[in-house]
Amino acid sequence: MSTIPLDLDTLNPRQHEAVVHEGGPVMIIAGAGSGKTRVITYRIARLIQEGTPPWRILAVTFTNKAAKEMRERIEHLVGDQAKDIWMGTFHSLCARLLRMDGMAIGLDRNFVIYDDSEQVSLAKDIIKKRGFDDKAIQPRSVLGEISRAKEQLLSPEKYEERASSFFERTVSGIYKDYQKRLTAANALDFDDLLFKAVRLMDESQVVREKYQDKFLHVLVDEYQDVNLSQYRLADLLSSKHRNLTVVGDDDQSIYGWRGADVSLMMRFSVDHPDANLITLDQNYRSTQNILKGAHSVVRHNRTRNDKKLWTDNGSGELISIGETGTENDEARLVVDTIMREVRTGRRSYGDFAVLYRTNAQSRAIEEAFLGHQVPHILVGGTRFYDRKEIKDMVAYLRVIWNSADEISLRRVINTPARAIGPGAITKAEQFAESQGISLFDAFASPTFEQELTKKTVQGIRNFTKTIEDGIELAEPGPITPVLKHVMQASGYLDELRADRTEEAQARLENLQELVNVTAQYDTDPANEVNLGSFLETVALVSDIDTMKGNGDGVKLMTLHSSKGLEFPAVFLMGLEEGVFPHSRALGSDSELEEERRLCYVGMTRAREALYLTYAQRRSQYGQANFNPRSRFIDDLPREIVDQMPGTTMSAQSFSRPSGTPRLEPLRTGGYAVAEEPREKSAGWTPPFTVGQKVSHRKFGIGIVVACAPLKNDAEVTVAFPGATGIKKMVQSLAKLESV
DNA sequence: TACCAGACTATTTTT
DNA sequence: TAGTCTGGTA
Repeated sequence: MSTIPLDLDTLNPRQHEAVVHEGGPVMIIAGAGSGKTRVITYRIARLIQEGTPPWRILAVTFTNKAAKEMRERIEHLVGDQAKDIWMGTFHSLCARLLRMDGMAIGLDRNFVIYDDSEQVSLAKDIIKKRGFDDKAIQPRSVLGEISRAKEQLLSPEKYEERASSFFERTVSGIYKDYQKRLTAANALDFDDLLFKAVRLMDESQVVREKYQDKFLHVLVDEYQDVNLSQYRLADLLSSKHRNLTVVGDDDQSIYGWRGADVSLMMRFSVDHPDANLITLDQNYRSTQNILKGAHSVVRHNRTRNDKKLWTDNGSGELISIGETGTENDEARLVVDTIMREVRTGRRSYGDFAVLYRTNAQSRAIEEAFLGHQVPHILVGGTRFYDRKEIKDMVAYLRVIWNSADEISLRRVINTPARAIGPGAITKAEQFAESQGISLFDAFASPTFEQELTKKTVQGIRNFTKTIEDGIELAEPGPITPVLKHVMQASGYLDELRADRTEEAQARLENLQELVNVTAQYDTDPANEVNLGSFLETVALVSDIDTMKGNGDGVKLMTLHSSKGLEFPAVFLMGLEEGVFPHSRALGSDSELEEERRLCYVGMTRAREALYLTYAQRRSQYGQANFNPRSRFIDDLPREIVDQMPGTTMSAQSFSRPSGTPRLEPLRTGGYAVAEEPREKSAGWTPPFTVGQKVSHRKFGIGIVVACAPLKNDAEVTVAFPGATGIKKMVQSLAKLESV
């Protein structure tokens, strides 16, 4: 067994302490770039070298990619043993636990995991069946509420007890049906994985003790982003040996919208009064200027433990700021800058990352990259597994694996068209209901066929035969033969081939790519080769997981996806009020604080160079908007910023919320009047400034999110508190008044 | 039943 | 702006 000694001498004293900490609960507050990953890998490697069996160590990471990389690093240190460490995301860990021991709470081990869109179609169906209008009661918001309930470990019954408002009572009913339907389909949604795993530990003493005994050490990374169910699970699993190591940074908590709760970090010390606290505040990644800039943004947060990273690194380059006319100019500025740096040999494409707040922003920048033939890697956007043809094939595989999976069955029963319309499906539903059988069995039943037309019967027979043959083919394990069978026998391939459009061509290529994926999966010794495991892997991949190694291309991704990564040079785009910070956050202090942390995360990704760009004018939802530049830019001390060559910077933005500090002329000055102020070029003056408080006679007091020109008038978007939410209104009619 | 066109509407971040 | 949905028609 190859084991190399750890060079513990190269660690700073705090890191050293964190690595060698013997036992008992520890919380490591690890600032950005403080060598956190190194500490965790060393700690685990050391545990193994000191004799802890790897399979008795559990390490939870935020993404599958992080888990994979960490395992590889540990493998470098301790060799093959690293393969036996339990390592993965909370979700994949829970799937594994439930697959192995879910029977104890009545779970079938063949369960499938429903993703976002499957949840939506299920919720929609329930809302309709309950007689609601799916426009008045929106599936997404209902699902959001159900998700929050599950994160808080509230069962439908418990939720019902607490439900008071009309909305909550409505959700309560839907939540009940939703769970019923999931159970009938032998399916779990993302939140169920956690919810059920906690229930499994709570309810089955045997299982609980099995895992509590097993895990001598439990480590949780990105602890600032755990929700209550994850907190509980980590506690449950570590409660016997009490060797729980949690690592996080409250300044980097950016998943509050997903139920993550930073205050759980505080609770850790309450629940574990004997816990050690180790703070890593030396940054090894960034220049002083970058750290100074990032700190000047995040320090405005009220709910924050004041702390400051320091570094031995030099001050480095100034932070570059670029203002452009439109979002397309902004994209071109980014591309030009990158090309210049590459041409002069200072950097290669792979050194750059371009980060933005929302995926929608990626379009302009991607077009610019394509236009200039700059190699780039887009992370996220429409995921491979979200493409229609891929989802269709995966749905076929799911039905083969688990014929109770009704949502997948509905998806493919008539794809490609085989004369099984809504009429036939309703009949099958009724038949299934009356016979107490599953929808698939209803279709497969000869009795049922009598009521249908010849054509439909033929279609159903073809379909059920395809599935049944698939079940047989799936028996030995490998996925590829099953997939190929389905593509062929379903008529899916034939249909696409007959279609000579470019789109069909692209779909065919994607399907070929899927075959490549399964072929690779089948031959990878790390995998358990059966349909169930494959489907689970597919359900739990994230955008960042699919990012190809360190290929030489500019990485394009959202700020959220960039968490945990670092790059020599980073661009943050769209630094405009309403874009970043996002308009949805403008009305809420806590959400604004999260935006600040997000900015902090983005800025601290950069090692050497940081560029912040914004556009004076941006089309959003097909309309030109004039957003003032982001308050985050104005937070930066002026001695650490510089203006990008070839850009102008208005001395003050188009409209600043009153009282907000302004960026003053830089260095030699002279740029302030270099270009016509944009209100002139637009020929229009907005009635309000973004961020200003206004009152409406019906909705009360709100905050202006955006102003857009309308002939002789203005369209004002205002965020009102509570259920009213965001409203767009015409000024002459709404008669908003500033307050 | 299938397809098309036009209307409509909703715009964050993701395991 | 673009994606989704609905309703009408072939």
